[in-house]
Amino acid sequence: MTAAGVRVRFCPSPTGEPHVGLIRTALFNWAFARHHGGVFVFRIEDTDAARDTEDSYRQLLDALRWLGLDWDEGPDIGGPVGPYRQSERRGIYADVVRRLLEAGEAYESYSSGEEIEARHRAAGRDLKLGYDNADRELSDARRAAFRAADREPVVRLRMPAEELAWDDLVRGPVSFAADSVPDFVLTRVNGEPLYPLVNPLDDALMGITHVLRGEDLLPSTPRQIALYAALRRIGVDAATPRFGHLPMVRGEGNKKLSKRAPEASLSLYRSRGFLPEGLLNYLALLGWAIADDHDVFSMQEMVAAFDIGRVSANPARFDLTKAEAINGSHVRMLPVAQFVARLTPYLQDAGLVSTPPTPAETAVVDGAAPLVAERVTVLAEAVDMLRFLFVDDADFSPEPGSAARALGPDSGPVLAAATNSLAAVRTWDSASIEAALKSALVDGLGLKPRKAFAPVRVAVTGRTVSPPLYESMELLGRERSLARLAAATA
RNA sequence: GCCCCCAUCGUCUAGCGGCCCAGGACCCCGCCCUUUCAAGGCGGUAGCACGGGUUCGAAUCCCGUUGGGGGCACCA
Repeated sequence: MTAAGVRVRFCPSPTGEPHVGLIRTALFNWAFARHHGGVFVFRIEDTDAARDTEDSYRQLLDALRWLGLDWDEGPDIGGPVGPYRQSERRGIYADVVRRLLEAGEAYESYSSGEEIEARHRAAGRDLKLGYDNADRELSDARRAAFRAADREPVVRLRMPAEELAWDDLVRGPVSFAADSVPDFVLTRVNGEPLYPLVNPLDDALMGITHVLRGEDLLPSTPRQIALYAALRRIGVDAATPRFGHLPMVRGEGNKKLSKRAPEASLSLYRSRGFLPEGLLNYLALLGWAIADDHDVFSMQEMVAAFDIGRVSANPARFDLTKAEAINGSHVRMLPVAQFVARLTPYLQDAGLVSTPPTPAETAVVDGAAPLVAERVTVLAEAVDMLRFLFVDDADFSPEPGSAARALGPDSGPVLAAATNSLAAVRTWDSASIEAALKSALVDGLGLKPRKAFAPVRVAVTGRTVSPPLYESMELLGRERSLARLAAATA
């Protein structure tokens, strides 16, 4: 394929929340464009006024910006072949439909769904067969009769009686037998254009060279190929793009990850504190591998290596655990200052840190950040881990689960001994705290370290997994550490 | 029902005829490091759906079976 002149697009409809399947598609298109030095077009397919919302549109822009998937032409920045919202392109569609009709490539169809079904029933055919092309050769008289009876037609494309085939970028040769696809609807009775018309038409008008989309759209490809041919015949410059159908992203139970599934929602991952590069890295793994010996990489590396021909054709199951593991690797690759910058908004959302942070808060965050960065997979986890440093002692209480495990009856003597030794510490720093605790608990009580430190950890930090204990207590301060030990002993 | 797609460890994948009695990652299990939880390091368990071909040779090519998935709207 030619490196120059690559134009791909991401064209969601603004309905509902952005979901991970959609993002995976955006990512592959973006990576393909960037790899080839091509153009990434962002188009909004808002032809269904009943379902499209402005809110969803904003979320789409916001999602792509957050992820860093930048586009070269789009609804907000314009471009040479705009507008980029289909709701603003009505005139273009009307004109093309008129020409298709005049050329006989498309025709008016008056059959209602009930009538089509009735014909199938009468002929003993399967009811799910779809449209039977019955209105293809309506006489002028019949048409006039329908008009007279106040019937309005939809417009259908006349499908060619030939096999429709293409060489799929990810699947190789794919073909649909002649006559296996019925004439399909281009515009509604009220004249509104439909997806089967506007999606390929805009791809043609916008000079799209490669269409990378989900496998669920594979059955609509023969219709689009037929439409391209018809467009060319009526004089529209419509080079058929190459198609590549990306494997489905499945959810639990192997079904297509639907927009409605909660685990599909992008906002879920964002609020859990996934890093954009971590989420994107994981999503890239759903159908693509950068190498045979590692799978953590940056977007720069992905762009350099991406090859659509090496995308797998099998459906992939979204695995949250692995997504988190990959994200954790990216968290650990972050310089501390970056980690603090990414984490701070989450601490603010949780109400733990002011906006902007006070000097005291900044000091605590800076001190604690390197400690938690190496033990979390998502930022929300870091927030939970750091919470004990910011909540008032009066509002503090250990997590129930952790308390049950570590603050049982036999923890009393341990906490008491810890309290006594700590009270005597001269300078409150981690080294002194460590020395005091070890001498009191390990040497004094003869406890195994894991036994000895668990109750103290939970009493002070509220959790069994926390930043390193001594440093945590240093950050917390003597008074507050002691207060929590006392509260846990009582 | 019809059309189409897919088929390597539990999951995501590498493999595009000999380098593979199949490599990596997640998960799980050990060990090491740490007189703390994690993280990290090292090691381990686990897979080519089945049946026919083609070939000197098949995870890799072909056919079939089985299984899974997607689509069949005046949604996109």
